[in-house]
Amino acid sequence: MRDAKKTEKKPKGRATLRTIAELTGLSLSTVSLSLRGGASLKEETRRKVAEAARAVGYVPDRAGVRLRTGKTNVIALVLDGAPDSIDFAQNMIQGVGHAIRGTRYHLTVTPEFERTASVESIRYILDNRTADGVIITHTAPRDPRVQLMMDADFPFVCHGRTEFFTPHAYHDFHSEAFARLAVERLLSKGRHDLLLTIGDDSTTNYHNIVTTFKGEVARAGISGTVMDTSVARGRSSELRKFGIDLATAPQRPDGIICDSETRAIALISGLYEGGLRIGRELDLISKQTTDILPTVFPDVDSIEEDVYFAGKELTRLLLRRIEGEAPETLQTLGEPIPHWH
Amino acid sequence: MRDAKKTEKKPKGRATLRTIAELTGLSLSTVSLSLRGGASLKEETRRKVAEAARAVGYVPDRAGVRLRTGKTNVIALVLDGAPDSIDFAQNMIQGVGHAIRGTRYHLTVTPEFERTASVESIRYILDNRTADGVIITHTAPRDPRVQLMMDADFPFVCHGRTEFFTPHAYHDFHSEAFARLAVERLLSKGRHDLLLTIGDDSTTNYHNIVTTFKGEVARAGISGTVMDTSVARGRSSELRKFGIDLATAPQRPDGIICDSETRAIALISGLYEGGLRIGRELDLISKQTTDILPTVFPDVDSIEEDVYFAGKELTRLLLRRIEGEAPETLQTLGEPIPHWH
DNA sequence: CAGAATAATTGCAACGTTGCAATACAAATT
DNA sequence: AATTTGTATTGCAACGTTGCAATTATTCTG
Repeated sequence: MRDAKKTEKKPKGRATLRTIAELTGLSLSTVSLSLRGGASLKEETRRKVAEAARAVGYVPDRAGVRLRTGKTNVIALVLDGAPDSIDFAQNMIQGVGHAIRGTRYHLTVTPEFERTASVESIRYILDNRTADGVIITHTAPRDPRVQLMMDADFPFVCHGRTEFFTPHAYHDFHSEAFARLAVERLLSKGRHDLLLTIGDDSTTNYHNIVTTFKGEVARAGISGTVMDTSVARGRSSELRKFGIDLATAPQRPDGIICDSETRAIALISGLYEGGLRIGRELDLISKQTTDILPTVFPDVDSIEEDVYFAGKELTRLLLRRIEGEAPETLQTLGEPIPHWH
Repeated sequence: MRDAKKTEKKPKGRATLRTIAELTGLSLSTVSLSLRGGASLKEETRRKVAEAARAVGYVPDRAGVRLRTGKTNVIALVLDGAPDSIDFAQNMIQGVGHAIRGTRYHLTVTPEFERTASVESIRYILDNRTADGVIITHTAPRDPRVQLMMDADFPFVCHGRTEFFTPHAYHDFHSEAFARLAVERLLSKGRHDLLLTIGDDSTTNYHNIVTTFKGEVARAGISGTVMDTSVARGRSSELRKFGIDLATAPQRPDGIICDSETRAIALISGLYEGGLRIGRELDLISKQTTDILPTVFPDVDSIEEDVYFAGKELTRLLLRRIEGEAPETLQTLGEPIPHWH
C-alpha cells in the first residue's frame, strides 16, 4: 500500500515536474534545473529528464512560472479604437501571431474604445504586471503612454515614432519616403497643384508626412495644400461629398495624396460621381494596406504599407527588448511599396 | 527592531492579501474570505477589509488565483486566417472588449494561419487550460473543433451553427433571413434570373444561405443559380475579371446576391468596368460589415451584419456558459439589417 | 586511504491565493 | 463556574515553479 502510493501517484491529470521526478527517480529541483538546461547536470541525467518530459508531454504550467518568476509570457497589443487602415487589426495580429509562433508567448489584445488612445490601458498593464511587453500603435509625438512606460522601465515597442529624447524601440512606416515618392510620382505626371488629405493630426506620422510634403513641394516650386483634418477625419459620406464638390469646383488641385485607404475610397467615389476621372483631370495616390483600392479603382496609384510585416517586426523587436537589448538598437522603418498601375 | 519588522514589512511592491492582513490586523484567510464576501464574517470586519483593500488599491494576483483555483480569467478568441468581412477582427475584438469591460477577464487572440481553421489551436488551449472559454468563428457543419470541446466539456461559443445533435452555445448571423430578404428585394424590383455568389463552402452559413436561396427562388418560380465557389473564393482580381466578362456576356442574370463585401466590391467594379450599371441592367445586393460598399457604390442595396454586436453577444453567452448555464439556453441569432438605398 | 577539491544532486522556502478543519471568542444555558 | 451553543476567525496545506544554500557522490591529491 505504501509502495503503491509511492511509485504510482496520480495517473490522471496534467504532467508536472513532479510527474517527471517520479518517473525518473530524480528530485523536483533536478528536473526543473535540467529542463532549463542546467549546465552542472550529468549528460545522462539531462537525457533521461528530456526523454521523460517528452514522453508525458510536459509543458510548464504558466501560473506556476508566473507566480514564481513574475514572467507572464504574454505580450499585449493595445489596439486603437478607430484605425484608418482596412483590416489593420487582422493583419497586425497575424503578424504578431506569426512572430510568436513556437515561443511560449501568448498574445492578449486590449481594445481601446476612445478615438485617441488613453493612458488607462497602459497603466493597468503596468500596475498589474499583466504582460512582459506591450505593443502600441498610432504613436503621438509626446505620447503619454510612451512616457509612462519609459518611466516604469517597462519593455514596449511603438508602431510609430515620438519626439522624446530618450530612445525607445519602434518600428514605423517610413512616412517621409511615402510622401516623397508620392510627390515625385505626381510631378512626373506633370501635376503641379497638390492637395494632401490626411486625417489624424495627433500622430507623429501626420507630422512626418506633412513636413515632408511641404518640403518636397517647396523644393519643386509647385503649389501644395494640406487639407483641413476635420473634413478628412469625418464620416466617409462627408468626404465623398467633398469629392463631389471638388469635381465641380472652378479651380481644383490636379494631384491628390491620400494617407488612408478608406478616405481615398470615399474621396475618389465622390470625384467619380462628380464626373472626374483619375488619370485625366487629376491624379491620385493613396496609401493602401489591402488590395481593395486597386481593385475598385485601377487607375489610382497606390503605395503599400505592409501591416502584416509591421506586426512581425514589432514583435521581433519587442521580444529582443524583453531580453534586455538596448532600445536604440531596436528601431526600424518599413519601406513603402509603390504600386504604379 | 523586531517590532519594526513586524508592524511595517515591505513598504514597496504590489499590495497583496498580506498587505491588507497586516494593515487590519486580521489573518490572511479572513481577508481572503472577506474579499469574496464571506457571509460568516462580522459586518465591521468586512467593512475594515474592504476599506483597507480600497486604500492600498488591492487587485488579486492573477497567477496566484490561477494556480490555486485553475481559473485563468481569460477568454480566447480563435481568429480565422482569411476572413471575408472587412475589418472583421477589429469589430469582433471591439465587441468582445466591450463585453468584458469591468470584469476580470482578459482577451487572448490566437490567429489561425491556414485558410481553414485547424484543430491545433483548440487542442492546445484544452491541453494547457490556457483559457476559461473559447470563441470560434466560421463554424462548419461538423466542425471538429466543436466536437473536441464538447467531448472535453469545455465552455465555448461559436459564431455560427453546426449540425451536431448535442446543443452548444452559439450566436450566428441569421443567414436564412438574409437570403430571404435579398431574394424578396430583387423580386420586388422585377428581377427573375438570380445569381448567388458565395465563397466559403465549408461553413454552415454557406449551406444555410444556399438552401434558403434555392427554396425562395423555387417558391417564386424564378431562375436561380449558385456560382461556382472556386471563382468566388479566388483573388479579387479574378472576380473582377468575372464581372467584366459577365457584363459583356450574351445572357446574364438580372439580379445578384453576394455574401461578402470584399467579393461584392471586386465583382461590381468589374461590372462597371464592363459598362453595366447597377439599378439599370441588373440589381445587386450584398452583405456588408462596414460602410465602404455603400460609399463606393451608392446604387447597391446591402444588408448589414453587425460584427461588433456579434462580438458582444458571443462574449455575453460565453461568460454565462462559463458560469455553468446550459448550452441550449445560449443560442441567439443576429438579425440582418437592410440598407435599401 | 584520509582529506581536499570538484561535480552532481537535493531540500527548503517562497511567490499569492483559497478551502477546509480547527480553534478562539462571545453569549446563552445549566 | 462549567458547559453548551453558535458565531467569528485562523492555521495549515496545497496549486507548480524556481533560486539558493546545503548536502551527497565522485574524483583527485599527496
